[in-house]
Amino acid sequence: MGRAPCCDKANVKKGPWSPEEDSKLKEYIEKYGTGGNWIALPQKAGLKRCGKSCRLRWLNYLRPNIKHGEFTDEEDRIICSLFATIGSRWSIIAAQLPGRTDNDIKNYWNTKLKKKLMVMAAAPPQSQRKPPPYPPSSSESSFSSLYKDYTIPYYSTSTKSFTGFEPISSVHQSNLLHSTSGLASTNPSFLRNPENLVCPVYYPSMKDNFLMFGSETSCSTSSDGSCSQIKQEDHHMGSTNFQSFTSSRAYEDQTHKLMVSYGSNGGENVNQWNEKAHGYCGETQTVDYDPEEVKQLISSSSTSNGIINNTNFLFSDENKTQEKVMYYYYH
DNA sequence: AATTTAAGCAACCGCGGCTCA
DNA sequence: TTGAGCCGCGGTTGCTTAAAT
Repeated sequence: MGRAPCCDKANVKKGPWSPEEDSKLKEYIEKYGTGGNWIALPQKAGLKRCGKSCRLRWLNYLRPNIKHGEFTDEEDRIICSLFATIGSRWSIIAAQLPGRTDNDIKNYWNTKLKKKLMVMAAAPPQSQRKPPPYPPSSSESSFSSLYKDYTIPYYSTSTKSFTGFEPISSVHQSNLLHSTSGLASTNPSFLRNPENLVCPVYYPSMKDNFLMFGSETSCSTSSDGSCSQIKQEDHHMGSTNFQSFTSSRAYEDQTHKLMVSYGSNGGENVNQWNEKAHGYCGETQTVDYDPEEVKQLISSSSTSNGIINNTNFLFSDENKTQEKVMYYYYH
C-alpha cells in the first residue's frame, strides 16, 4: 500500500499563483502564522492549494526579506565554497546567504554559475597556456578571477564535454577520500592530461582543507532531453599520472606520497553531510552538521580580500562504474 | 515576421526523516 | 516499538520569455 496523498489532488489548484492567492496567503500568515501545520493552512486561509504548495510559495516568494536578482561575487564565492564541500545541500547553503532561497540558489547554480565556471575554466589555446602564477595576485578581486587559471576541468575528446563540478560527498562514504600524508608545498607540480594541458598540483599540508569532487551518474536534465548542467561523462586518463587514479583503491604517487581513495557511488546514500572530505591518514571522519563549521569553511576559503586562491583540480574516472573523483584543494 | 531553440525560473513530486501517539 | 502524519529537501518538470535563425 502506498503512501496516503498529502491533500486531495483533485480539488487543489496547481500551476502559477495568482496575485489574489498570494495576498490571501500572505495576509493569513502575517496574521496567524503557519500554526506549524501547512496541511491545514490552505483551508483556513481559503485557498484551494496543497499545503506543500503554500509552504513553497511562502518560503520562496512571499516571505519578507526575500532577495531576488543578481547574485554578487561574494555570494558566488560562498556558493562555490560550500558546494565544493557539502555538495547540493541547498538549504544549508541558503542558510549562509540571507534573503536567498535554496530554490533560487539551486536554479542559479544549475543555469548560470556552473556554466560560468566551466567557461572560465575552458582553457585558452594550448600554445598560449601556461601554469598559473602562485600565489595569485592579491589584486584579483572579481569573481572571474577566482577560477581563472586555477580550475582545470578535464575535457574529454571522446565525449566533447567537460567534467562537472561535482562534490565528493556524492562518492560512497565507504570509499571516500582518506587522506594525504603530506608534503606540503607552495610550488606546484604539474601534471599533464591527455590533451597535454598542464594541471598544477599543490600538495597540501595536513592542516589544509581538502575538498573532493566526485560525480553521480545523473545530472539534472530537462524534459526535452537537453541538459541544463554540463554532463560529466566517462573520461579516460591517458597519462601515467592520471591513470594512477583510475581504480578503487588508494593511490600513492610514489614521488609525492599523495594518497586518495575513492569509489563508486553505488546509487544510494551518497550525499550525506556527515561525509567529511578532509579526514586524516587512513580514516574517514564522520561529523555532525555544525553551522559554525560551515562558517569556518566559508571564511577559510577567503583570503583577506575575500577571494579564493590556489584552486586546483584533478579529475579521474572509472569508466564503467561511474567512479569519479576530482581532487580539489584550496586554502 | 514567423518559427525554433535555449535559458530562466517557479512550481511540483517523491522520498527520507522527525515527531508523537 | 511501530506506524501515521507531517515537514522539508533535492531532483525534476514545464511554462514563459528571450535570442537566434
